[in-house]
Amino acid sequence: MNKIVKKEDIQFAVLAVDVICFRIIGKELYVLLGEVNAAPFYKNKLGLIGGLIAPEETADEAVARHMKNKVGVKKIKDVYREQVYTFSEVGRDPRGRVVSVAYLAITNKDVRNINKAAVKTNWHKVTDIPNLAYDHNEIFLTGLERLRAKVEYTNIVQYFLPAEFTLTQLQERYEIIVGRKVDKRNFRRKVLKLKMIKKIGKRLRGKATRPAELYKFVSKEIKIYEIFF
Amino acid sequence: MNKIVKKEDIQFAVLAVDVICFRIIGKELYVLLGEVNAAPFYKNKLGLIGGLIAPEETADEAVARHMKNKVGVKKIKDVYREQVYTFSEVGRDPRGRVVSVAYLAITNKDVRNINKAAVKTNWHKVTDIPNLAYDHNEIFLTGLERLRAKVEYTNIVQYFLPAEFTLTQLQERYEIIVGRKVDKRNFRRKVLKLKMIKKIGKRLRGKATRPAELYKFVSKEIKIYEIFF
DNA sequence: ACAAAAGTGTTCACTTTACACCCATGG
DNA sequence: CCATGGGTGTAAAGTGAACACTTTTGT
Repeated sequence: MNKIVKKEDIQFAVLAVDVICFRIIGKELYVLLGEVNAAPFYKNKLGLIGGLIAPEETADEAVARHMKNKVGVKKIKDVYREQVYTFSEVGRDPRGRVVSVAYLAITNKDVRNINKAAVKTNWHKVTDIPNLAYDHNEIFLTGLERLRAKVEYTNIVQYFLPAEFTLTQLQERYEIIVGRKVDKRNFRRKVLKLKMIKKIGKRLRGKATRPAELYKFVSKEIKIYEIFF
Repeated sequence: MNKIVKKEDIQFAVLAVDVICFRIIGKELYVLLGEVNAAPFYKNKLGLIGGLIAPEETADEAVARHMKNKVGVKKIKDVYREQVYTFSEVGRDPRGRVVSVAYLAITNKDVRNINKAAVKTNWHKVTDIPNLAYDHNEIFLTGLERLRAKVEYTNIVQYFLPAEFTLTQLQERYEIIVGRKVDKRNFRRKVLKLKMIKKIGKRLRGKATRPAELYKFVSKEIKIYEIFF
């Protein structure tokens, strides 16, 4: 009844992670892309940051490792990471069976290419993404969708901001991500009533304008808040 | 610079799927569990339904195949399925590295053990789950959490119901899943105003009571609805 | 006629939305 | 003193929550 199972019959796939890493620069949302070198299949193509999972690490650990090695992230704790979806289409990598666990990542630092990063990476506006290698356009969209959804009902937007920020900065980030303007007074009233953030009692001086109150997030953990608008 | 990479160095893991399959029987939510035979590690243990992913199939296809073969599901379209999370802890399976893609599934049929199913499976109340094999308690909880969340903001509850149902049946299912009673008038007003369901013009007769109007869901697709209560 | 479940409206409190002006500072 | 962005309140509409009685049927 039992067939003899050979190792190579069941260990046929390579495991990888792909990271959809977002950041806001100025007034726009950017995603981190890198050069893909997979000749002869992909030449001069861009793709998400990613890499293999090693035999003795979890997918989460693989994400942290590749963000350090390939992108040059120094403190991985500065980068928010969450698993999004696992892509297992048989032909998604032309070189062989690769199953990829996609992660959403967020940073407010320029993590590109510092610390002799091993791969050329750059920030690209999410409104202007070229054809990417593999199924990375699909993975990117899955990540963007998750980001937009979670900004509306959690405090995840905090990872786009420094620890201390003004209400205007917070609102700007929110608007950039969801892609729509909201009323200043209503926005402020809501985030304060939800106790998502609180005043720290310092103000941001230096501009030729009234100094803005600085705030911080009440919880560093991702929590449900029902922000909407 | 390039190390020689051997196949077995990167194809070290076995890929599997595990299915958290829910069903409502009477007034309670049940999950489908099966006997786990992985001596000497697990004996007389229960675990989620699952199995390996094959070299030429996606994770979704593996779920469909195992639900057919192991559980005896005839029409896989009757079973709602959605990917939940990928578990990649290094030691989660004592027999070796197994990475498992977990799926939430829902049915309103008794899919247990029909059609000479290959594995002994049974429905267990979610309030009374024993210690399961592997990390299946954690996977189960992840699935339950996803189910409860989605019942509150989508029309996913329809997969617990036949195509035609009464408002009382719908409300009962909703209450069982979220674990709390809601007001009958408010519930009815809301699902109707949301245009989630519509009257089909038939009534359910046969009981010594006023016959109930029958309804159907407007969309078979999972859609966002913001039900809450 | 009775038991059992179906069906139906209103009120009150709160939340959401829309909207415009004064304030504090640096140069 | 002026240009710039920061900060604030109110009214009207809509939504959420609480609550009890009448209707229709089968036996």
